[in-house]
Amino acid sequence: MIDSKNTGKEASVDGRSPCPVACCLDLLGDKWTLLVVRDLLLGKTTYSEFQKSPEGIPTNILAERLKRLLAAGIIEKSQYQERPKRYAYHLTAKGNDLRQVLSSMIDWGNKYIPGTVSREQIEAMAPQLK
Amino acid sequence: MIDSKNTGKEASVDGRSPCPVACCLDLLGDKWTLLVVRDLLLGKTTYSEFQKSPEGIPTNILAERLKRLLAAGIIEKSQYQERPKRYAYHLTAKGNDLRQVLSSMIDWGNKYIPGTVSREQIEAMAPQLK
DNA sequence: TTAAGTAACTTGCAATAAGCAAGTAACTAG
DNA sequence: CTAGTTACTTGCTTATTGCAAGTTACTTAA
Repeated sequence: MIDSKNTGKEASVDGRSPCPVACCLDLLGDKWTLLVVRDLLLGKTTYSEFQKSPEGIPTNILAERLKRLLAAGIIEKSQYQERPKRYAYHLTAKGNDLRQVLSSMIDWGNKYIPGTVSREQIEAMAPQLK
Repeated sequence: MIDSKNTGKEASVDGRSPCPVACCLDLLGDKWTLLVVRDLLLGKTTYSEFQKSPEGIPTNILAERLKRLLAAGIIEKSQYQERPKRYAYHLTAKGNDLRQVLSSMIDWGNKYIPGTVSREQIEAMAPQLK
């Protein structure tokens, strides 16, 4: 594992308030971060795979979000190949537990936004989600 | 009910992709929107109550978010008093169903961000959350 | 051996959004 | 008639996004 910058300092309330929702949003409250987590849950692991997602995340935003997720201990980065150097990102246990947040968003989206891809279709494509 | 601007047009996929998560984030993916939903779930109903929350939402942002939530059919606005005119905001069924999203954020926050106020404490303050 | 291609980024800059302070309208209470 | 409250709006500065282009380090095909 590289780039982990583990200083021994745990994440804790340092944001706007001690509310767990506010703290979540300080970390994840934007249009892109949870889409990267979604891609990781779907089994994607590399920078270029994240870039290929249909939403089209800008490359500088992707790089910055990966750094933030790394710093927050939600993902880890590993080199899986020397010459040429290639990197894989994976969710930590902390990141994996965001599954429930994403899951409830899928249910809400399916229920209230017509035309969204259904949980069943998603799970058919990515059985590891279940 | 006022200000509903119900044009008969339903919310549907019009954003970045047909992914329910991406659609959720198009609507709710920022640092403030879900905090307003949280306050509504906690029983707050007026503009000034939202403003008094510890995170300190800027007044122009609050006004804009309320308009967005209204337009999305997540909340509704009603006048509960004539002279002086006073308004109350409430969650619709669509808004109420965001409860599960918030709930999973509470659990994740409690588990991974030390110092956040616990679900038990929150439920003790606001029993209607359960 | 060289030109084109891929992966994983970084840099520069214009456009959009956030954050802050102040102002406004319509009242009420003293 | 002065101060206070509620529910906002307006103006302006600063921060964040989004887009395009550039970079480094390699590989593969001609």
